[in-house]
Amino acid sequence: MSRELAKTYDPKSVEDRLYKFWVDGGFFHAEIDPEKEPYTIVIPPPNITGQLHMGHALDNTLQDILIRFRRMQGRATLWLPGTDHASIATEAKIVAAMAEEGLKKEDLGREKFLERAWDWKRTYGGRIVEQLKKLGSSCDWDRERFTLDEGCNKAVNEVFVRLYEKGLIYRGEKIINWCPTCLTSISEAEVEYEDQAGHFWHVRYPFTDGSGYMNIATTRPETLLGDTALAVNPNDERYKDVVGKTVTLPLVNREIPVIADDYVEMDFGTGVVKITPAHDPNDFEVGLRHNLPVINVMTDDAKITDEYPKYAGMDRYEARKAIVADLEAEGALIKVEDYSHNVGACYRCHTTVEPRVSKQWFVKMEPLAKPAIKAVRDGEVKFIPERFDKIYYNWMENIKDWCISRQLWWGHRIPAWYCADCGETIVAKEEPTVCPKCGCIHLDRDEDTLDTWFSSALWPFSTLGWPESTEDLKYFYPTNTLVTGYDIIFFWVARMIFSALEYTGEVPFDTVLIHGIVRDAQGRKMSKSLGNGVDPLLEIEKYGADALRFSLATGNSPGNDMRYIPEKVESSRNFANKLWNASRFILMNLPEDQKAPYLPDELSLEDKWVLSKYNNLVKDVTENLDKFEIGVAVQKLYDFIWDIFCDWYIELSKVRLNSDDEEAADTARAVLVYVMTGMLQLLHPFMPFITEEIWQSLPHEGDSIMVSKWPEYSKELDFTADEAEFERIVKGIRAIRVRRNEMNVPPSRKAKVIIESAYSDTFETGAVFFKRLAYASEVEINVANVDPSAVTIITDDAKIYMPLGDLIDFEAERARLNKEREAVLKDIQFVENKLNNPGFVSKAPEKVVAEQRKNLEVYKEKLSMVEERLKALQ
RNA sequence: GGGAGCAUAGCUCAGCUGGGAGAGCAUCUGCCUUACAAGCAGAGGGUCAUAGGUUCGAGCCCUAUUGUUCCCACCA
Repeated sequence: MSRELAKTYDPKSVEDRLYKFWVDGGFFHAEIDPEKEPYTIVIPPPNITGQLHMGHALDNTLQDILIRFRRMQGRATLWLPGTDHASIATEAKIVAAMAEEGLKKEDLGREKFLERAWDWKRTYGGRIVEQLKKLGSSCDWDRERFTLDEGCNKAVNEVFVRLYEKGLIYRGEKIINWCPTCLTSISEAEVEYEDQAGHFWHVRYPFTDGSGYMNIATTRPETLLGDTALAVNPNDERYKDVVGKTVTLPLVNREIPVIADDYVEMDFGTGVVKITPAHDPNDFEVGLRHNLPVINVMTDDAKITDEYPKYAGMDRYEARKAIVADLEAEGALIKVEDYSHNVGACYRCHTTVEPRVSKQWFVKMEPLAKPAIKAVRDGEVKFIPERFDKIYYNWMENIKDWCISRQLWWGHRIPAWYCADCGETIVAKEEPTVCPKCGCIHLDRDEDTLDTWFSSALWPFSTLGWPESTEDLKYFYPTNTLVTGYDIIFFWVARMIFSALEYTGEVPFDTVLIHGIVRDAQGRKMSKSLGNGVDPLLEIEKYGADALRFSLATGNSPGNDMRYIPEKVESSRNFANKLWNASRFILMNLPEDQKAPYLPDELSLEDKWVLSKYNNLVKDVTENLDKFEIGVAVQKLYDFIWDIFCDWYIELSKVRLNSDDEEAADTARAVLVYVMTGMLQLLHPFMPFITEEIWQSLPHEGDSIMVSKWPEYSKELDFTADEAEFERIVKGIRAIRVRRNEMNVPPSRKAKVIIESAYSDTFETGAVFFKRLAYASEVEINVANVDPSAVTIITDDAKIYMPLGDLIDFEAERARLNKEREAVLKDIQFVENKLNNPGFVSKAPEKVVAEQRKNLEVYKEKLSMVEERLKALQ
């Protein structure tokens, strides 16, 4: 590869090429290797209907960081990708497309419809996968799966049959949440409750015997058609005598009883509730307790049935208006109040759900939830951050049976058959040919499919081959880390945990890394309706995938939402460019035959300084990543690379690179390459493309940085003392810069620098750096008879003079020194207060006390220098 | 009704198991110093929401309050 690099980093010319290089090289592919420890992540499969949004970008960036980190550490790393068939969303898309052609599902029939759906999947299902690749995701594409593929279907059937045989799956007539738009049942978890402004209609129901009225208040007058009772609280004195009487339902003229049930709150509304078992979950329960008839008054799409000719065909809201009007006309409407209440909506289409009684399949949850709770309590599965434990417990402990059947065609069809003759239900993995009970051959398969989440719940093991005991399953399962947003803990994470425990006997993963959602710059949720979504692909186009990834990782802390701020991506882009230019500098100075990175024998003080800091960086970043502190790791990398390496070390290295001492220059080059290479490796998980591109240009061993060995903290690089020593020089240079800036001395105006210090050797070594980085014309150390008109700079360990005769203002100089004296005195006071506090000295750790003693010494030394100088200026 | 998160520089956010408050952006000053103006060298700017408490010591731990966001819950 050429050593000539362009002046600014151009992601577009790099990313696709490198991604192909990685795929072709097989670097993403996971191999079973008994010598290695596996590390597995299964992707939260994005919907095939989806387009990559910022949530995906964040989720997958985090996963890729972890995967690349572990891969470089030498683990046998598998990131298993795939997509979700998303039954409701996909079916809705196809139905909508058909509607444009004037077609309905029924026109096509099941088979043709599914053909169309698969066609659609083949056309658009790969879109999001391609988008994941743009982000740099290092998934093992050889193992890509789909929640509706054959293997997943096998797993689904296996599970269904097993649970059925155990009595944990049953079919029953219960009240469920029905979406009148999607035309299917949905589970509790799929209902989103929101406050809606509505009304409280007060209606009177006359006693059948003509002895007066019962006044009720309702938010849903249209369900009156299906009322089968009125209920009061058994302890309500007001209504003691009416229990057992009957009332006549207005408009319908049906006679219904007044019953007593604890469910009714005495002090709410009128204390009388109309009971509509067919259209309210609570009323349904009451109905069961009192053997009330269940009268369904609505069709699939929430229109009034033909049973009520006057309202037949009206939708819920039209019917509501008509019924209210009729009640009013009849004189049964007492009053109308404004009232805001919680209404459930379908999480997919946001239509208000209609509770409905129907025959559905359910999973009995309690026996499954128990071990799942225990697994988290026992720490077998850990949530990061921990606080999500509570949310998980709360949900699991109050969980209701899971309605799993959907009145859709796109999905895993329920493996149940019904005998046309004897009515026997047969649940089997393979299609039965005869009824085991009566032997007839008329078997009809259940028309319904399963909740998408039923197959997602099996994802961590179905994708590895379960129920077969495959090599992959044995090696890569249980997986390690699951990375996902807190918004799908209930839908997915919880269900994976209980499913895995039930079917594989093991937890599906040991750690769940939870992240927040990506909001817009104003902190609003990104949404289609608001139109405030930021398209990650456009951002990649504009700034590069690395910049996007880096800014998503920056400042990200587990479980917390983050805002997407364009300036942040820009600064990440700038950071990438900074790194790029640092590499240009190194390459520019490298001879053609430079060896692969190595550590030279003879190191200079500044080499040890940078190596020591680098060594600590390696330790920190590794530890941070081990603890999933990704945002912290990113910050440390940024600081080291920009500040320590670029702004300091590269500048320091120029002294030797520009000198005649070839040996010294070689050492500098070697250290530059060594640290640069290590930095690139540490940064690689965050910015895979640019690090690979630079790494390939630098002398290197191996085929790709992504399979190079992750740097490790090394005793050999522990130069703590040398680091501290060189820090004196850094401090001196900084102090001079500050002073010159204060005095507005332009860089072109060089000045002699005289240093007075106990560390004369150090400053002797540092002289060249003062010349280069502190605009010194020459440097003298510990000389006598300093020109009293020189500007003085006092650091913790040195007194520095700069003869800038014509620029100095003695008055100002004295004032400044006095200010400095005040400051040091304050410091001394502060430390002395501490050290004079017996509580501090006796109770604080020795290390802390010693540190303060040391500080006191340094301050006192500084004070004496300041005072000495003040005296000289008198 | 129950529970959780957040409140730190003008803005967006870090701050790991308590030891003299940090970054990026923005602002101001000076620099085209041959890796980089997407840059370099500096500066200013914070009663860490409020009030108590624990501690030798609190941004960090405890209690209460205020504001804000979210989750859960059948109040018709």
